[in-house]
Amino acid sequence: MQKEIRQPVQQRSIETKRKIIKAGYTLFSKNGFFKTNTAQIAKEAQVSTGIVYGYFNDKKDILKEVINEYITQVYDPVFALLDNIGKKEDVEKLIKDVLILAEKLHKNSSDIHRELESVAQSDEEINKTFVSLQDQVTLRFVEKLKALNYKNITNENIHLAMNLIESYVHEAVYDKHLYINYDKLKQNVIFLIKSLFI
Amino acid sequence: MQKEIRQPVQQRSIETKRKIIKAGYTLFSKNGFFKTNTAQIAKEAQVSTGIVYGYFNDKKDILKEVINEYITQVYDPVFALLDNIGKKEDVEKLIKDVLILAEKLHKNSSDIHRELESVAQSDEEINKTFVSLQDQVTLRFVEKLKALNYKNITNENIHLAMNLIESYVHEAVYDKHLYINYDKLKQNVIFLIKSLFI
Amino acid sequence: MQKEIRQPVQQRSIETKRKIIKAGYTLFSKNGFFKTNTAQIAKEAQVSTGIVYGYFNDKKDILKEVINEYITQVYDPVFALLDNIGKKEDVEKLIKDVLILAEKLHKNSSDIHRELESVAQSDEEINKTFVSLQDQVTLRFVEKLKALNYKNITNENIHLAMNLIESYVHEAVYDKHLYINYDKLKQNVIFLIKSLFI
Amino acid sequence: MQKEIRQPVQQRSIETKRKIIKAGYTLFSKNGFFKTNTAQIAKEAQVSTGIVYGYFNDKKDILKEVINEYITQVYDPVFALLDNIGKKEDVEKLIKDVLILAEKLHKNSSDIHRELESVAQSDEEINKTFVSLQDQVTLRFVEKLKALNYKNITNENIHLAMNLIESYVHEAVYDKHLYINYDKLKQNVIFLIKSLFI
DNA sequence: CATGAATGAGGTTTCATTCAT
DNA sequence: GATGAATGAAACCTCATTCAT
Repeated sequence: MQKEIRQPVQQRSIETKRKIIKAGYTLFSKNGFFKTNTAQIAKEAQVSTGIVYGYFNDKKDILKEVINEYITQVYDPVFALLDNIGKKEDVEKLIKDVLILAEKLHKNSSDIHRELESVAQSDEEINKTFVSLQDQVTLRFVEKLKALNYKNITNENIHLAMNLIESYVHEAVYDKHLYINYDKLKQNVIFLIKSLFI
Repeated sequence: MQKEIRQPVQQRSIETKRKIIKAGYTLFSKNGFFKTNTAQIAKEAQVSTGIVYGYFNDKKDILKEVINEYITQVYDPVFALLDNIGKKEDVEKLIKDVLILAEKLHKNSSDIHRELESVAQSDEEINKTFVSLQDQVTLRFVEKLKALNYKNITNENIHLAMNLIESYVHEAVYDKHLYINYDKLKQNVIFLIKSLFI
Repeated sequence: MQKEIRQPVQQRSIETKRKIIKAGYTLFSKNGFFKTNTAQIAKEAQVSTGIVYGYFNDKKDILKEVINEYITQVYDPVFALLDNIGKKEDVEKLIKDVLILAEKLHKNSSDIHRELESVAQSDEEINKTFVSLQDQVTLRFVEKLKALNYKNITNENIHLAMNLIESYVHEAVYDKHLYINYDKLKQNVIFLIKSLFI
Repeated sequence: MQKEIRQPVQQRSIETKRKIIKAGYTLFSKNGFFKTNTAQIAKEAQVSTGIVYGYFNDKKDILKEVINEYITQVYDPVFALLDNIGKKEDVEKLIKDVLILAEKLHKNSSDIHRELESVAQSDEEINKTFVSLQDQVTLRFVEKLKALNYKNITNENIHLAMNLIESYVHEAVYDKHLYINYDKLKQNVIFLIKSLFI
């Protein structure tokens, strides 16, 4: 007998559910999925432990919603940017726009990305969600840019361009390597991406 | 009172310790650190649960040794390659050599890399180990290639080149994205890296 | 990250905690601290093993509360008696009152006293609690009896008087030595204590 | 099938056994029986863990021998003193002799006494050994002093006298209570014991 | 709906004892 | 005899989930 999961319709219910997701988001980011327990989530969300199971089937279910939240925050703006590429513009301009957006998104979503990727490794379902999202972004970029008659638009090139952007953004946000000059890195990334498409 | 950790003296003992590390390596790779328990490790290593704690303080301690193992398997060959770059050779030849090695290493170490990176996120100590290793590789490449008078050798360029290689190898090994042609990807990576250094 | 210890708010909760302490009291008394495990405590308290750790950090923490319980049962009546010594009364009467109380307390608290003393030996913290309590009793007796103008009230005399009472009570309760006549012993103890204060 | 326990006949064997007993004595005194494990005993004795079971059936067996050791060190001198009370001497002289001996013995055997008493509580067999020893001392004192025509020699009086001596010695050795003046305490103990026998 | 107390399976860890060398 | 590695039962403890209120 499948347990009845509340589909929140009242305003208060919706907010409770959101508080839990937010708490999950925060704690999974900070401490990781496996090092976070439901009691901590409930406390962070300022609700009782019991009610968590009124809104979610299990802990993994919270994770899924956190992922949705993440997707909303990260991928939606990407797709929005994609949709707004109205006409063929200067390649460099486009690259810079993407870089600015990517950097902004990374700063906000900070640690959650890697944590989610990490959980994905041991969870086929979550892994598929992520791969599929990346696929979509790549392929939609390909489609869009081809439609706008950019040159050399291949799956492989777009894939590499995105990885390069990821390389820069990652460094810019985590600041792991002291010997990297981020402006230089950025210039080089732009240079390389331009090399791909010119 | 710190518990006594066996310093293996007998041959049998050394082998047991290796068996445990190997089992940890296998299971952490396959199922992830948090989904692996010590009983499973003991079983995989075909030893009793008790003896695991004769050689390791706790599960995380096994992880540390698994990391050492990983480092030996992955970074030692990289440093060896570095040392063997005898005189300035053709850039393309060098890139290809590195790609071949990287691909080979990735195939062997399969999933462990991502799992380790993932654990690293929630563990400062392990994270530092990894960042430090990456630093070493980057900086030693810089040093060596500068000494051999290659052009445009900067920290940023080497960092990007390594990320590009990682991009390719990752796809080649995990084969996540069906729409990627790996030969094409490889050619493009080589092209980009050459662009950096010519 | 210190684990959250339940601060009982519901009535049921308070009772559960009391049941666990009571179970600890019973089992520590009967079998000793080290021969009692948490599963036994949970079973005796008719609760699950898990909930024990909802109220206590660990087994030693239960012991501490058992000690508090013991103190309440044993020392509170002693302090009450002390407070009720209204005016200078006959020495012999006072001694007999104390003896009666001590005997009653010992019968109730049965084996726990020695077990607690025994654990105290290998645990500095618990040891300090006990020594401090004994100190308080001794010094408050000294203070009170001096105020009432009893003769020869010194720390040493009160200390010895208490030990003599302990000697008698201990025999009376444990009945270890078959060749001891408890009435005679009692008379001799009263005689000795009187010798001290006359 | 009862395991064969080595009856050491060679000198080296005897010494090994003694080393283990000594190690047990030391560690049981310091940390208690339950907080001492066999590995620690072996290490302290500078022998292998395996050989311990060549000389002892189990851990409790070591404890028994430690008790024997304790008895040898503590009770033998007491019985020797008893045997040496040649003719009726001054009561005060005798009390002082006993006090000096008791104090000396307590200083040497320090913590082991209480630890053994503590273990005795949860172990019937060991408890019996101890009670029996105390009985012997008490009754042999009674017998001897009666034979020498001391006055008022009853089981109860000797029992109390011994407890008083214990009271003093305990304080003198452990120095728990800062407000006790040990010389005064000693004088009072002597006074009380004399009161018993005059 | 909400609370937080309770459950119990399952994880981590210890250690008396045995065994291969 | 001696070593120290190995065993495995049993202890301690955690936490996702359920339940009484």
